[in-house]
Amino acid sequence: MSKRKSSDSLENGPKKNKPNGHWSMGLLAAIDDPKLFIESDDLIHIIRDKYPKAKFHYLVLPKEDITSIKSVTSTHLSLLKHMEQVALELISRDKHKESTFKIGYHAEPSMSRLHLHVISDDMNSESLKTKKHWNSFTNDFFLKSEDVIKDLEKNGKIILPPREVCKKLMETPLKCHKCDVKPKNMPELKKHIVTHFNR
DNA sequence: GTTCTAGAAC
DNA sequence: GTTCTAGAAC
Repeated sequence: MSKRKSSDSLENGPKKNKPNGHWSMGLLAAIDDPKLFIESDDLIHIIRDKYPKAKFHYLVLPKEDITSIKSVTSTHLSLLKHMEQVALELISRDKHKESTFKIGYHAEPSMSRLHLHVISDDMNSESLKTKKHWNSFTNDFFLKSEDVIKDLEKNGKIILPPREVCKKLMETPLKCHKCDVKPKNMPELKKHIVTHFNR
């Protein structure tokens, strides 16, 4: 009998794949949206995140049909390095001179097609609304690109936190990413973080 | 991933 | 009474 198929088919269930119109396919549509598209090269696309969680929030996606970080293997190492280089070049541009950035992957992404988040660390955006939004960029749910690449080089695969750990990370009480303040809810957090970039 | 909204929290 | 969070969405 045949072995189990790829992790992709496990994620999507044994019976059906996600239809193209499903929300989890939204990034593929975003590439074709002139409002979001920025540029491409031979291997990747750069787009704006449709719901930016900071002043600047971009996504770098491979043209190759890689569903998510869960299906990345050593064979993709040079591609991941390229994606990181593209991200570094992007943040070096003049319009980003005043910002610092984080570059990385979500441990448990919701949207299909592997995507590298390139996000300024102000975290000041109307689209940032929930605890899950906050935690997904400010704790270990956010896997830094350099760490993912190191992992792949050292271990031959990416060590992803188990589902239960991801769940815990999402439920982590709110904490400022720049100091020890622990706001009691999202509105307070959003009021607090702006104090870090007033000068 | 977002939207909507019931009911918890205040 | 209003604000806020969290779970359903066929």
